[in-house]
Amino acid sequence: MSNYSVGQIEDFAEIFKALSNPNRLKIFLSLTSCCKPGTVGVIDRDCSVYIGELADEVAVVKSTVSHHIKELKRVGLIKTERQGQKIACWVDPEMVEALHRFFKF
Amino acid sequence: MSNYSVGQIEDFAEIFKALSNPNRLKIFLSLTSCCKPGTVGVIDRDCSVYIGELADEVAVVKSTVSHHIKELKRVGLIKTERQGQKIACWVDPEMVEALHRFFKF
DNA sequence: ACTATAGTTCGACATATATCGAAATATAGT
DNA sequence: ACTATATTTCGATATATGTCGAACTATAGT
Repeated sequence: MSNYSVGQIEDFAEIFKALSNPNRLKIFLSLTSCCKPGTVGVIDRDCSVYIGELADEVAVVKSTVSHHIKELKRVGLIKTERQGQKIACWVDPEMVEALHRFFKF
Repeated sequence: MSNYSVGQIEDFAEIFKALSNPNRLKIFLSLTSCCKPGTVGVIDRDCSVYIGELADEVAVVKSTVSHHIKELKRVGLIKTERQGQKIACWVDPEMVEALHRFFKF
């Protein structure tokens, strides 16, 4: 059927679910937009955005952004780290690479 | 924020929603698995699967597969064509290409 | 200790989804 | 016309989701 196991297919389905909400997708793109080409594979925590900024950009309440961030994190698309009062968020380049390969035929 | 318009982001979100159900993703992969590398860009209707076969592969009832096919078609991921009693389904290689580019950073 | 700022958790609500089985429609062969 | 096969539509049901606002927690600065 394909070279992915049932478990892997379910994992990818979860990832696509995380990207299936327009606001969550905007958040994801907002985070990827600060990862320039060539930085794939390099964990670059300087290249990160705070939750409050995301709420402004996407125009939803902070509690909703928090919920979305949790979901993106749960499926492994992003990483977070507390920096003082704020939480820095950035995408995991390896996940993006995996998705890139997923659609390579 | 990113080089995609709000409309485009919403379209991609719809596509990811279509792929967010494990059974629908299995159907999609089942259809892509018969598109060998090099056939991208070529509309190859010989390379297609019927709905009854998909129901067997994915192990859900045919009415459910029909519903999933409709959804995959609605977002443009697949194409269908009646061939006698049966409906042939195949993926649109351009959509796969677009998704491949989406995750290119 | 107090205050301001940032983020999280909770409860509530409305809306969407996946699935099934039964009934309906379409096509092909006799 | 009848029958068998393939697919679609419909109705029902259970479950999941996105969003908000209010209350709560965490951190930093004074």
